[in-house]
Amino acid sequence: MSTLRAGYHHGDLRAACLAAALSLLEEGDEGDLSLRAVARRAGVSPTAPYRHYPDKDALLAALAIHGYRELRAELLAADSAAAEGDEYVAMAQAYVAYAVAHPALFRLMFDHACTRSHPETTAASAAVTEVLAARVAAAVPAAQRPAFMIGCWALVHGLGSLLLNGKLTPNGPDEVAELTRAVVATMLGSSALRL
Amino acid sequence: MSTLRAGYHHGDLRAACLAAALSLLEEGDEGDLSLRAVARRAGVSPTAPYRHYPDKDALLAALAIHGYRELRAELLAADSAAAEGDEYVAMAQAYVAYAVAHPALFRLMFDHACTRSHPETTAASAAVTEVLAARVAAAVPAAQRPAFMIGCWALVHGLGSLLLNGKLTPNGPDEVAELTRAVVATMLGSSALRL
DNA sequence: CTGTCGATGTGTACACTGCTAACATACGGA
DNA sequence: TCCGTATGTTAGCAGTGTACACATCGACAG
Repeated sequence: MSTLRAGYHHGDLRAACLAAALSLLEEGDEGDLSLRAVARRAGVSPTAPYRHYPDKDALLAALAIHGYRELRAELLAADSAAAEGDEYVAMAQAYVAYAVAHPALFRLMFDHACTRSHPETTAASAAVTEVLAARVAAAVPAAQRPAFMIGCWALVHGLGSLLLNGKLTPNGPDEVAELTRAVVATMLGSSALRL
Repeated sequence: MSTLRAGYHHGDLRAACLAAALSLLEEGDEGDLSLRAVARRAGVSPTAPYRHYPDKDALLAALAIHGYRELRAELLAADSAAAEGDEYVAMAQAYVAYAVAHPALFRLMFDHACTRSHPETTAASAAVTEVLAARVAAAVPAAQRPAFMIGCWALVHGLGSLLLNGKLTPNGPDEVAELTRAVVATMLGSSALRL
């Protein structure tokens, strides 16, 4: 959706770089993304991306923002599609599934220095947590909300991280979903939640 | 404890590399550890470490193993020093405190590819989780043990990760400990646990 | 004591990376 | 039509991981 013209000018190299970087990430080339590889994939000289991103971290930050938005959308979808009383498990499964489905991007979103203290990235990240917070606010007494909300986030995030790093090794997405359900159900057994 | 002789041979370059790498990590030079920097710090030529480690990942794996052992020791210490009934919170605080105190090493231990599918590293990592598992086994009905154990691990690990990545921003170690206590207490409010 | 050999450290070299600076081209408005 | 600016290219630097050939040391055989 970008290379309409084949001339000297690319058309929309900014977006093309993002797309190229994303496809490289999805191929999971284990080891970090190279700016030059992105340029190659976009069919452009090694330094062309610098016209659109001040440095590599800026490109990575843009990728992370894309990821945050995608994750947020999946959380919202899972929440609204869930059966009554099943929203927590559904959102947890969506969160963990996203991590497992996009390991490199997920790591980038949460582990890379470029996503810290970068206003736009922070905002996109905050938008994700607001989805969680809204769900929590609907069912938890106000006094326990902050701790409960952080706890839920930490729980699913930790689950995602451990899965990504091979500390837990279920077979396939179905087992991931079942594991997530079991863990969330156990941890939220009663605690502050009134289901 | 290594450079006893100043001659051509170093004495114990293997250990010196580890020490140099650790000190570089603790200085938190944001951005990844360079093998050449390790060699420089050890006062040795850029390729000398290759006599003791087949490649960079091997050095990193050795560092990770060191970290796993240290973390395990701190968990055990926290567990045995804790007041009756306070073991969960104490161990959680120790886990999170370790992450916050050694951010670069913690990330290396859990986020780097070199720690996946590497037998010795896996073993050291498993030794950490066994400490958690033992504590869980002491207070949770057998049926819920696996899910509960994974849930506790995910909770503290997620908390550590989120803190390291700037998603939560408490001020100083005391607030970290208090945050951890509040979150763990809330999430373990009752659930499967009989305290 | 001497010679030899393996272990350990050095030097050089290559392909790759992020990034800068100087240059080339093409698009869009005057 | 022409020119300025946005966009892309090329050359080149410093730094990286790593392979290879070489140098040096320590220990042991005779």
